[in-house]
Amino acid sequence: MQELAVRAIVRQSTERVQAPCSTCLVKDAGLCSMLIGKDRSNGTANTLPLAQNFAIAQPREIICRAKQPSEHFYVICEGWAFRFHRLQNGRRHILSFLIVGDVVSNFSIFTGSSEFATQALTDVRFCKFDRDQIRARLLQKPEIFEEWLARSVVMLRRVDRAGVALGRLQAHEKIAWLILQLRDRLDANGMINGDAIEFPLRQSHIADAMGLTTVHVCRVLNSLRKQGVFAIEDGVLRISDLAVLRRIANVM
Amino acid sequence: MQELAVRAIVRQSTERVQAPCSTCLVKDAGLCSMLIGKDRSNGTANTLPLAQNFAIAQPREIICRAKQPSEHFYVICEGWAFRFHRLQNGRRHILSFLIVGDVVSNFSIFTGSSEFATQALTDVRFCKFDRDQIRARLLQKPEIFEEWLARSVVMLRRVDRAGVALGRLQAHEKIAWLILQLRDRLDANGMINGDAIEFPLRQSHIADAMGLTTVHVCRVLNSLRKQGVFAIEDGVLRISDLAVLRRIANVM
DNA sequence: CGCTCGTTTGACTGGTGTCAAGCGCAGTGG
DNA sequence: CCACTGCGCTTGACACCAGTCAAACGAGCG
Repeated sequence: MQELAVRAIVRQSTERVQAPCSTCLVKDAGLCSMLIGKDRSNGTANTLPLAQNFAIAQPREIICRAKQPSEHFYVICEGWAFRFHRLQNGRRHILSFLIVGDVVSNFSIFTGSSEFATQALTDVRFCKFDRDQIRARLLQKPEIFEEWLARSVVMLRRVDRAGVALGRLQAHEKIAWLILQLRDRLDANGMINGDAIEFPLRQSHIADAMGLTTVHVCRVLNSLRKQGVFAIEDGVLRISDLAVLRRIANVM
Repeated sequence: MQELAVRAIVRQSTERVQAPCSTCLVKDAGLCSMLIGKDRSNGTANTLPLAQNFAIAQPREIICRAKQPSEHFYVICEGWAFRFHRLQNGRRHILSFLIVGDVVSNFSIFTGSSEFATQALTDVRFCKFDRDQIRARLLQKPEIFEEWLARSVVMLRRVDRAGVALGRLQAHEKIAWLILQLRDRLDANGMINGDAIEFPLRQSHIADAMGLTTVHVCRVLNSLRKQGVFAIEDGVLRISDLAVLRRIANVM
């Protein structure tokens, strides 16, 4: 346990030296570019780049606890995470997955805490901004506010759609829908090159996100693989027939 | 069909004459009080009450279509409505229910349209504000922005929780959860007097909201009634044992 | 080597869905 | 006044999707 903490600190400081954003996949899209001084050229006191503070989380590490006040605002720079809720009977429900460029809790800028916890799925590198600074910047600069708003809308729509999937799809449709949704998000970030897609979800994550059991997820995945739709192996997703995948998922 | 339209117009104009907000249950809470000039006393050009435009929808009438641009922003004054999505195979999923004081699509102020349609469940009286006016007011007055934000947060949390319920609860827990959630929202508006609660949902609405079939909802409702938890009859909900209801729903 | 973790498979169970029929009620039209 | 219709609720018989339980396997790791 202590060993993990030490390693995290070491890697954290390493990353900080390397000016991580320069190689970021989404540095020109979204909030970050607006916050960290892409427009430094015409900078005034109001548009100084915000202070960044990088950190790394190990797999299974809690990045943000439920209902705990925090002065930070997190953006995922690298890796996967997920928001989840643990029920009283021990069951888990995964509310959503977060990938590069995603914000850990959009509204926490204003509420100061988030309703549900966020956990790292892989090694996650993320950027902490100061909550108060961000809020001030958001309210000062309309284009940043718009960007934040657009993200909130996308987020809400995503959660709504997940509700439809949970409520009215069959197991194989649910799984196809989840895979497709994640594929399209990765694609939008330019994170798909060739047919092998890095895909760190375990069957238990798929199960907990779509309201199924791991045993049944296993059966359905095998069936879909045998049908030649897609296959997940060793953390790699290969979609053999995107059209069929879309057809299965697009009952919605 | 024409008859319906005529009746709607008649009632609409009637209501307009009656200065409807004076009797509103939630006039002192939420957005409305800030928008329609409770603070007219110290009013400047910026704080003039916004133009209101009342309308009535019949049961089953679509209040707001999916993905259709609108210059309006709706607040429910009276009655029940719901957001829903119709799948390709004809199935319906109900995303959320709207009651007095609820806003039809919180983000439509900025996006100009909403992803999903909203339909009247009962006779619904609602207030249309002008989208551009509201947006301007929101950005000018921090306390209105805060209020709007608080609603957005509540809304998002509600959708998230619905996801947990859909994903990880059993049928009887789902139904108990829905009933309890609605009860608590009505209660927060002071709309519960005595043990008979007006409750216009049909079994099909419960089914479509919680991902079940009407047949199974019927069975579960009867079982819960026989257990003495609650009963729905003729549009009236009677909760006989609130503690047990909470216990069933609070697996979450 | 033994441990844990994730996957896989089989046998069996059970919670929900499906199908079908009947009931009561309100509206509608002859 | 009476059929006729549509809608929502109820019930029973049955089917099936997905859950449960259990065991085995391989990979990684101390």
